[in-house]
Amino acid sequence: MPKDTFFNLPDEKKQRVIDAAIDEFAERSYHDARVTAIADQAGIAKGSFYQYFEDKEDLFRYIIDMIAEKKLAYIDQDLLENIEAHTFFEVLRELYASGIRFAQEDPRLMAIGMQLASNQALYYGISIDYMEQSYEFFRALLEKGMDAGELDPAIDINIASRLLTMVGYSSLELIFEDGKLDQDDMAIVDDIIYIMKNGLKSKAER
Amino acid sequence: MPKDTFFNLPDEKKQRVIDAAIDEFAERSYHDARVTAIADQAGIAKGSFYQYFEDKEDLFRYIIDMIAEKKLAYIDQDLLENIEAHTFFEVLRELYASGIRFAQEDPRLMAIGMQLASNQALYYGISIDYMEQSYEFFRALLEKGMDAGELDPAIDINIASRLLTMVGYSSLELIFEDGKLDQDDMAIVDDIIYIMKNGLKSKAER
Amino acid sequence: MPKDTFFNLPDEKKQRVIDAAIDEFAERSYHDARVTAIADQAGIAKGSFYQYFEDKEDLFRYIIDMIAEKKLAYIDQDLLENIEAHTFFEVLRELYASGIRFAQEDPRLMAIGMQLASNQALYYGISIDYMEQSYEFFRALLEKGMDAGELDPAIDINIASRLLTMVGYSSLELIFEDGKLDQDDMAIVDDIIYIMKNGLKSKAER
Amino acid sequence: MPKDTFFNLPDEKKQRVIDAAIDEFAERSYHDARVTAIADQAGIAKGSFYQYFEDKEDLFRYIIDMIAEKKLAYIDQDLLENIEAHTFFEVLRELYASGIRFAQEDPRLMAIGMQLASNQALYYGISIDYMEQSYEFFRALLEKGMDAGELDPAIDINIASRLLTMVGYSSLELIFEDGKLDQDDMAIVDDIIYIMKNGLKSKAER
DNA sequence: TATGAATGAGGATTCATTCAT
DNA sequence: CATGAATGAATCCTCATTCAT
Repeated sequence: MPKDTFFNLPDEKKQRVIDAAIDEFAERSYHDARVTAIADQAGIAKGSFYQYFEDKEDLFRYIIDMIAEKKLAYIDQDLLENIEAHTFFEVLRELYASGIRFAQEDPRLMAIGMQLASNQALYYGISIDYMEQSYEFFRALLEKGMDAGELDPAIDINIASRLLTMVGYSSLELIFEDGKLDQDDMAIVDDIIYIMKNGLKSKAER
Repeated sequence: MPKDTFFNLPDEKKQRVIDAAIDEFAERSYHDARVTAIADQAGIAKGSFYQYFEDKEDLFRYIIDMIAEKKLAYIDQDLLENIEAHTFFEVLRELYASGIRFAQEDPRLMAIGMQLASNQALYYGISIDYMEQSYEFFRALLEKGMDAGELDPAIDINIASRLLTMVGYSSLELIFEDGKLDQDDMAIVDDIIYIMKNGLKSKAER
Repeated sequence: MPKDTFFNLPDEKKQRVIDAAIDEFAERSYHDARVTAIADQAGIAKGSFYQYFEDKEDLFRYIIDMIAEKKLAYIDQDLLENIEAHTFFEVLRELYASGIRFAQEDPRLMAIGMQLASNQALYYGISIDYMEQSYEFFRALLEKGMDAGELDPAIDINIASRLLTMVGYSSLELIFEDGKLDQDDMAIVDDIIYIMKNGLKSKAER
Repeated sequence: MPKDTFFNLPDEKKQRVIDAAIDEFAERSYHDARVTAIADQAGIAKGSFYQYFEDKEDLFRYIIDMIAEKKLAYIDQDLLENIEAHTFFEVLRELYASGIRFAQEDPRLMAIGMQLASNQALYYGISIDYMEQSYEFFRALLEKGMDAGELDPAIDINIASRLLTMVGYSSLELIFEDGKLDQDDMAIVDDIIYIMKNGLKSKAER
């Protein structure tokens, strides 16, 4: 947790520090990121850094938290609040879509998230928490969908919740990889949703 | 490419170096991995390391190549050779299953592979190649499945090939995360395959 | 260019660093000189070195510049300012003499300069600049001497300017070689000047 | 002194080693030159190197000796043998000219010689010897010239002999610096001789 | 005699963190 | 609180030389 000194900072300065940190962590892995570079870019003294944060990890966790929070905010809040008014697949589409909007708005944040998502070994405990949250969310969603008769009851909800989490991340990677195309991104989501929805099997075989 | 001196080493010693490298790279990120630790654990002089490898990256690439090769070897070769004799989903199941067998055999290798899978920024060019190979493989498989009438022609093959690659990785992560359970791993794969196969939609809605 | 941290250092400490560097560079070639030895002798931490200088080369260039500047300072400034009031040979004598005074004052500086003078291959760009400056100076001096009718018009000024530069260096080497004799040094200069004088002066004046 | 094993080598192999050494020493300073590079380029095993030479310095001294010998050979032998049949300045011109022919034939050798000439500090003892030889030669020449009445008796022979040595080197540097022009090189020598001639010759002859 | 693997001392550089002002 | 100099552990890599085969 950042120290009070950090939270007492004028907003503008606080923002400078956050921005610098995001830039650095987006470009280099956690271990490779340099406190010096962050302090420099933020225009603060290296010593001040340690007046604001316990150490590098402290800042890193804070940034991760921020990202998680920001990502949540990208989800259509109306839909979230009236979640029962929507079908499972409507919600799923919005979740994936929000991920994409988020990534497009600030690709740096996604780059950091991506790093986390994979380097579990490295960030044990940090990333796990967020994953877990996502699982929970999907689990609840799946249960609701199942209760509503929208989903195949034979599906293992534990597995499916994890799969949906991963597929969500994968969509982001797909879009990121395709360069920075913004035009067809939602089309990609829809293609993925289509597959997840209808399965791969040909209609004839169903 | 490791130097000839490395390949000329007695197998036992060569193996010690490889093992030490795998241990180190599995535990720490590429940047964080220490040549010294590898040399020490392998029981060779630091100087010898550089007689065997150009530099740290040289060794890393070699290990990555080794992993890729080893992973391929885990796929049922009979099935690969008589690929036309099997349905799309049979092949898909074997592919995912082989990934799991591989990961179970030596989780360290998977940890390294995982690292690669995500740190695209860092390993541009290394990881991309392997991804691309996987895409190509799945693309061909999907085309064949489509021609055979097994798959929904409405599916976008480009997207699906990437999705299947990602889902394959995800399965591994799922299993890895669940600890080292070996008992139910194939059950997880089957659950995933089931979802991918039939989709999430309830039969009633089809 | 050394960093500000260096220039902000207390004079005493700054001097310790400079002295240590001069000692090391005078004793060993640039490549052979050790940052560690310099830091140790200066009584600073190895890390501090890099807070003061970009790298070893940065310090080296700084020292070279310092030497060049110091060498200039040894030339009689009155003479330089009223250069027209003196004959070509008076100026030449002062130039050579100043070189000698400089070398006597701190033979380490000369040793470093010498190194530069020859290892053109290594220090391309560093040394060339200083040579060029010297050429220019002598060229101007020769032109003035020629206009004044002091010099033989048959002399090739380009060649002569270079020759005088080299002979200047040679004088230094002569003196250096003779051990550290200070008594007869000016006599040596005069002997050399005597030879160069007859060689350069106009027939009319012979 | 190289070991007998070296001298017993087939000429072709011996030559390969010498060539490789010359290449390396011409390109890098003594300390920076790498035994490995020499062995590699010569196509011999690194271990063999130490079967031929005591150590790096042993080879270096040998190469230096070779260069000195070769340089001597470039001087017109007829002229050397009938030295009394020529004037001082004829001999001087030939000496400088031979230096240039030598440098043009194999600039690598000159590069190495140059290195020696200046880094006296570094190569104390090695270079001094050769210098001394040159002084002796010039001293004898000057004495003869003086006896013959060709030279100004007021000249200090010690100084002049050193000056002539240095000027000889300087000529080479001048030519080397001017790029690799071969056309006008002798013109440069003549320009220099012209200056030195007037400087040295007896008043009677002016 | 030839070989080339093995060695390890040594060197430059980076960076998180501390601390005195 | 802010500052930024000081520190030193840690890391990669080079290379002359030795030595067993």
